[in-house]
Amino acid sequence: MKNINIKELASELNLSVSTISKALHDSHEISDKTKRLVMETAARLNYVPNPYASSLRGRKTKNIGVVIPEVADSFFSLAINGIESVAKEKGYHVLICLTHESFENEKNILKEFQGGRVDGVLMSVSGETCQSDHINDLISSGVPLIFFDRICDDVATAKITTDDFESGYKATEHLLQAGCEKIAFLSISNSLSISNKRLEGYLKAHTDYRLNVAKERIVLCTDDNAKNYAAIKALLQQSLTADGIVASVEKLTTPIYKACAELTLRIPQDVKVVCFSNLETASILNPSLTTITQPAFEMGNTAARLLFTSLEKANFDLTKESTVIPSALIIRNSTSQ
Amino acid sequence: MKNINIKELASELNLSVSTISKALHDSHEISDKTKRLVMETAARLNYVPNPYASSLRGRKTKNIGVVIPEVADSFFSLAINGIESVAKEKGYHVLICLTHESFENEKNILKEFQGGRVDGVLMSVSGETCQSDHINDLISSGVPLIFFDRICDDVATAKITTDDFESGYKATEHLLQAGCEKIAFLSISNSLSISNKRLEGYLKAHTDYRLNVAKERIVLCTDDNAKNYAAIKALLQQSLTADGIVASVEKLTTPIYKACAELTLRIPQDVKVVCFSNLETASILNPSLTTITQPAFEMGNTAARLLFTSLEKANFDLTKESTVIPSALIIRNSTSQ
DNA sequence: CTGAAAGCGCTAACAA
DNA sequence: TTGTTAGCGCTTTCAG
Repeated sequence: MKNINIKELASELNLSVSTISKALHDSHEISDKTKRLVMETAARLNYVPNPYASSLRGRKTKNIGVVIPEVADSFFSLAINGIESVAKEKGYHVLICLTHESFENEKNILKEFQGGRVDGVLMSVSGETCQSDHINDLISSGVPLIFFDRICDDVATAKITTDDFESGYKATEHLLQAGCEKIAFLSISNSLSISNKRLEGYLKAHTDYRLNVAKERIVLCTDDNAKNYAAIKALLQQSLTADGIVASVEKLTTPIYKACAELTLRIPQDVKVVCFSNLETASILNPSLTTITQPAFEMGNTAARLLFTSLEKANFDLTKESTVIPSALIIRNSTSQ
Repeated sequence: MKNINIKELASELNLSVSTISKALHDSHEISDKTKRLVMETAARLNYVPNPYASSLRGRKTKNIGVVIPEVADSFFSLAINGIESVAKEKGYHVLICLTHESFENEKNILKEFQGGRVDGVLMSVSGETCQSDHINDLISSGVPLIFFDRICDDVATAKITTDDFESGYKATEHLLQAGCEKIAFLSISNSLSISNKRLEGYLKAHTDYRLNVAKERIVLCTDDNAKNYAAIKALLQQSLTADGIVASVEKLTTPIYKACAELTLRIPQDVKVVCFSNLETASILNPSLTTITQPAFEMGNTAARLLFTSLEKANFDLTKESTVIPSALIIRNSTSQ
């Protein structure tokens, strides 16, 4: 059952190609009878139009690009669900591109997109990204791009974020109120908006509670989990130690728990832990984990919705459409009792 | 910085379009000098070819489709990593399509692919799929398709699986040896190959250990986590109860742990649990979870590699290329001590 | 070594 | 209401 094209369909029906095309698009200039005939025959012969042939004629590829650092992360996989749900509704497909936190990869991906592989892009920048020419280039080449979660401040487009500063503040305040005095902050990037804002919230909470922050307790983690594990162990062993940890990213959960087990530190008695995390298993960890849970699905969904309205309405101004959706602090046993 | 096309690039250099095209493809019939000139100008003017225009001329879209039930699952997100790593190496892009365990969705996606949106497909069938015409149609329309993990037996193509029967056997045997006598099996589909083979392993272990299986302890779970939770609770409460659980799919972990907590059943003293799971957090759960861990990355990677060789070599016979990669039983505290 | 021209599958202006 | 034709951006014969 070879796939048939519009020409073969036309000759099958002794109609012209353009009549077929119009009929398939339910054009008003085709009689109902012909439409029905065309539709039926198309179905019978299993005709499926080539989307890229139509895309050439100025129409759309019906593909959107999603550029993210990784998939094996609850936040991103839930965000993808949010994106996919609206893409499907709009008859679009989702091209997932992974940067693996590399700026180089990110640049290459966006460059490629300039050639017209996708109609629009949703993106969370890599941990290395601190420059935005590649993004501005893509946008000015006519491909709309919207950020979600991890943004670039100096790109003029819509940004769907969560309240990172407030969340960093809330997490830290929660630990302070639970009696911690030596709270560490685990960051994953010096350039990343989310990391910095969460850190600012952490710092502000300390200021408000008239507590000093020791620089040694602000630890930059990497993409390498073994190194992160070592860094966390070092943090918990060094002379200053720490009696509380705010981890700004989900994947640090396992190294933290393992480091504590290894050092026979009890959570929460010796160290209290709160993680930015969307892990479903947070509630069944040992002990259950206090989290800042981001509205991952909703963020992806909102970003995608916005992208489609900008694709549908010409001259829609994305600049004015940024949204902040709040995260929730969910208190569990890693910080209390 | 509007994106430039090959025509504009040609007129910029006072060369013909075909010369440009050949130069860009490093054709031997173009002088080195011209090639260099073209390359440089292309880079300077930020020329990026339109992949779909080339695809029209018989070449490839450089997109592959990945059809899976969901992304928010460690197995699938790790498998995507395995697929993406080879796609990237080959200059390909990955279109992720989610069936959400719906046969209807799956059919629509494959139908759409027949139009030429992708050059090849990697797929794990939905839990509802028990019929394979839609798959055979796609393949016979000329789009190669390879299964990974969840296969359809009656489709003649390569299948990258893990040793589901043996794993089901090993998991059950492990519980039997730990002293369980009333082991429940949580399935997710009656039609799914993996579910059935794991179940067969479970049954065979019982036969070999001369134990009867109570039908009530084989529970069909669904896509609905709330219902699963209720079903598991019912299972643990009913007169026959269960002193061991083999869960054939990762997402049942949380409902199992919660149901036990709710019923104040202790794991592993009252109920021992083993899950098919790639959760990174398995080791830090309360208690840590014994798992059958699948070679997710490797399965995706192998499937993708195979797809590309079939894309590269004409008449490559996928039928002869099925591979079974073994899973590992990782014993932790949910079944011992 | 370079260029002209046809055509991939489709859409859309323009004719009929 | 239907058909003819040009052309989207590119590759690829075939001529020069």
